[in-house]
Amino acid sequence: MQQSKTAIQILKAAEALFSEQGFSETTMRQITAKADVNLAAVNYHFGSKQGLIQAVTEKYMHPFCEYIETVVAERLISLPDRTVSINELIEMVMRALLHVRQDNEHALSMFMRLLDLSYMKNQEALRQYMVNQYHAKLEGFLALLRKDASPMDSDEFFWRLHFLLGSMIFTLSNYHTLIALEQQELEKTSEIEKILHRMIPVISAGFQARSEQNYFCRL
Amino acid sequence: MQQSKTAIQILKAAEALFSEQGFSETTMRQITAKADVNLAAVNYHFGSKQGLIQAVTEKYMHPFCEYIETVVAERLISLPDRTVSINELIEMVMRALLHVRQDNEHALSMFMRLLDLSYMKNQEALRQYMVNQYHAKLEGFLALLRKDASPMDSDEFFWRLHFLLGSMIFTLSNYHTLIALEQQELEKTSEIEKILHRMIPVISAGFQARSEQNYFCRL
Amino acid sequence: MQQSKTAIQILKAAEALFSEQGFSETTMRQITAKADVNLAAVNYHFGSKQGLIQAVTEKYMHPFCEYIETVVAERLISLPDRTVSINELIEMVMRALLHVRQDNEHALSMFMRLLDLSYMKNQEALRQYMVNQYHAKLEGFLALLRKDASPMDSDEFFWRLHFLLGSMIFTLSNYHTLIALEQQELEKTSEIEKILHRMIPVISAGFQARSEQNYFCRL
Amino acid sequence: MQQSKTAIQILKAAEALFSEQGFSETTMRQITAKADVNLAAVNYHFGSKQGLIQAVTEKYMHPFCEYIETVVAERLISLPDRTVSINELIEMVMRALLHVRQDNEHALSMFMRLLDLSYMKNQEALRQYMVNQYHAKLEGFLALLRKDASPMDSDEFFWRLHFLLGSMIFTLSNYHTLIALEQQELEKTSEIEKILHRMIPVISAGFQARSEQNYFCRL
DNA sequence: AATGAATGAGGGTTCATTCAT
DNA sequence: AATGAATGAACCCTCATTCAT
Repeated sequence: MQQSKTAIQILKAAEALFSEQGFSETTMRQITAKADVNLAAVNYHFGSKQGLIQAVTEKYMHPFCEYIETVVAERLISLPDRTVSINELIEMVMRALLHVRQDNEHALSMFMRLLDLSYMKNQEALRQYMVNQYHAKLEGFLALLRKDASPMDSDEFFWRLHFLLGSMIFTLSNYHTLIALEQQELEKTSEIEKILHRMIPVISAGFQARSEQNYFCRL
Repeated sequence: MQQSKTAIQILKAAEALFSEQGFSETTMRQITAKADVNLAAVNYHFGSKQGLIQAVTEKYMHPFCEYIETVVAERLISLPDRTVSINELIEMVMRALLHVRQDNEHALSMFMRLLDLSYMKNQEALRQYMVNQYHAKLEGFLALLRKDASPMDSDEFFWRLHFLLGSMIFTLSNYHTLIALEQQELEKTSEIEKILHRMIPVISAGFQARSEQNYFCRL
Repeated sequence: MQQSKTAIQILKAAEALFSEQGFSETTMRQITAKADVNLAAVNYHFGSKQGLIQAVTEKYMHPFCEYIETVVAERLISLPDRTVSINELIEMVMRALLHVRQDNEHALSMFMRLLDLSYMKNQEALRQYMVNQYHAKLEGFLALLRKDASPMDSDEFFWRLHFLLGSMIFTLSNYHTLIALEQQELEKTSEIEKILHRMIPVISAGFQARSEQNYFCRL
Repeated sequence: MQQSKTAIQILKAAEALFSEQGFSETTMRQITAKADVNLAAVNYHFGSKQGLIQAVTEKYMHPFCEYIETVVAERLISLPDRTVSINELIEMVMRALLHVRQDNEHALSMFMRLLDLSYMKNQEALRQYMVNQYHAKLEGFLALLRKDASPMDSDEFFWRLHFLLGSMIFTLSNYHTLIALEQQELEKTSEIEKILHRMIPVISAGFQARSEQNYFCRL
């Protein structure tokens, strides 16, 4: 087997804890206690805490980007003449997220928390690493998105992309808290599929909104 | 004076550091070093690190909520018969943000990072505190928002609210990083006012988007 | 007071342990336990274990070199015409050693262990630091020693210097063990003054020995 | 073959590392990595790290003592009437050192570092082991040395022996550093044979030096 | 004969906090 | 009102060693 049972237990425990508490708030002792393995096992299998974080990064970033790249390529080959709508593109992302999630309920929160971390000011190294590693695979997707958003300036596109990325990152990284709040306030529980689906029209509309002018006299 | 010079220096230093690094990544030593005060001063003036965080919470939450409450009340009195559009409501929020920002460039990032923190699973105490303290002042605003979004189910409203809250929290808490990225990619720098303004149509459109049906057969 | 009581206790405990066990074999926990202070006190007062080692380095190297420099200068002023014999020079060193020892029975062992450490292959940083810091003060002494050893080649001088430095470093850094051995074998105990005195003719004779020729046909 | 290929690789790697870094500074991981064998191999072949150290001890101590014992015996048989000069005795030691060195450039440094270790205060077990194991073989040699040094007191002999042992141990255990220093300062490199030869007159003269009297009034 | 996996003990360091002044 | 000194707890990591195969 490629990964030992212990390594898998560690990953599983780490993902759950990272998902709920974030990375730096999660200690090696918590991870190894939850995984029911020796404290030194993390360093044995992953070299360091940072190595563990990188392992989970790759575990989710790789298939996510791979999925996006593949699906974009397939779409362009099968229907080369038809334009790709924003809705279609966003659906691709949602399907990619479901794809990396597989059967691990903490996968998406942790994945999103990782993206969140990468935008921290003092995490330039992580940011650069992710750009180097994965930017190429996402280029095709971004180009299509940019094309659909053509009437927009580059800076408008930049900010809208991050507004909507923020929606995803915030709601999915805090998924468990929000589910609990929803339960408490509305006595209702949404499955993650439903949440992702709800995001589609909101993000799509946000992207296509007509930008306002003359903001200086407004605010 | 109500607050000693030392306390003010601490607050200023803490806000900058919290804004850039987050709360738990910021140490008392960093804060007191930057503020050029004694290490024990934070505990002396604020009781604990948590006390300091609570102090900055109140410093920004209070005027923010006060502003929203006031402006909503004024609007309802002056034009009681006219409905309040979503755009108008969102603009209120943006003006409230500019109002709490005042002259402190780190204020908004830190404020948003605080909201972010309050959605962490293990921060129920903070969450509860904020609800108890400020929910009443925001009730009027939320009622207006809910009214405009009337054709929506309660759960749809809940999630959209958080999608769009996520946009705000993510982009504003990582404001400095995003500015740097924009500078690097586009050789352009947006002032915070412009960013807030850009958010208005995106959030507004997101709120008003027509929700899709039959999602199960789509994803 | 310049150094707090705790810092002094730490230094005293550290010197004893370093003297008996060497530096890397001595743990912070041993030091703080012996000094009866908190584990974190070393880092508070000296920054790190390395900082503590540097502190003891300076505590002994500084007065030692200062002493040598002063005594050499005085000697040259008071009797400028008389040559300085090797015996006299070596006696200066021995007196300098007694001077740094003062009332601390571990001082000399530790001092010598430090010199020993500085010749380790992977301690180039320490070596360079000591050269930069103290070479100037010892230059005068070395010049006099070199002058007396004039019929020698530079490389012969280099090696003899280290042969005799080795005598000092080995016997003084292992002082306590050797005393114990002497006691055990001969039922006799030498005070450190006597040992230093014994070294004088041996080192002196070693320095002045007539070097052999034609070693290739001998060994 | 008596020793497996793996065991030989381990010994070779360990000797190099022990020679350069000392024993406790050298880790099992460093050894097994350099030897390109499994981490557990050391414990498998030598029982423990201490067992490995004991193995290299015996590898060098045994032939060294054997050599000395043999050569002393041969000398006494072939020329029973002629006294053995100190110079001759010291040359024996040097030839014994060259004999154990064979073709391994790290052998002598490591051997000397071992002797150094055995004088550490907390290494009484090692010290006792070496005395038990090898004292008998060196008795003859020491007796001859003692006879030549007859006008000396026993304690004087004890200390001079260690002064000169210190010369050897220090210069040979730090052989690589000293070679580098010589190269750097004098642009010259001495082979080990030359260094050993240089030691002969120095040690010899040290042993035969006339001891000084009345030291109390001098220092 | 040999090894990948795993472990318990202990390493130095850093944290927020408290105490005595 | 303020601070230098000191602390207990916890941090990540590395060590030599052992176990199951």
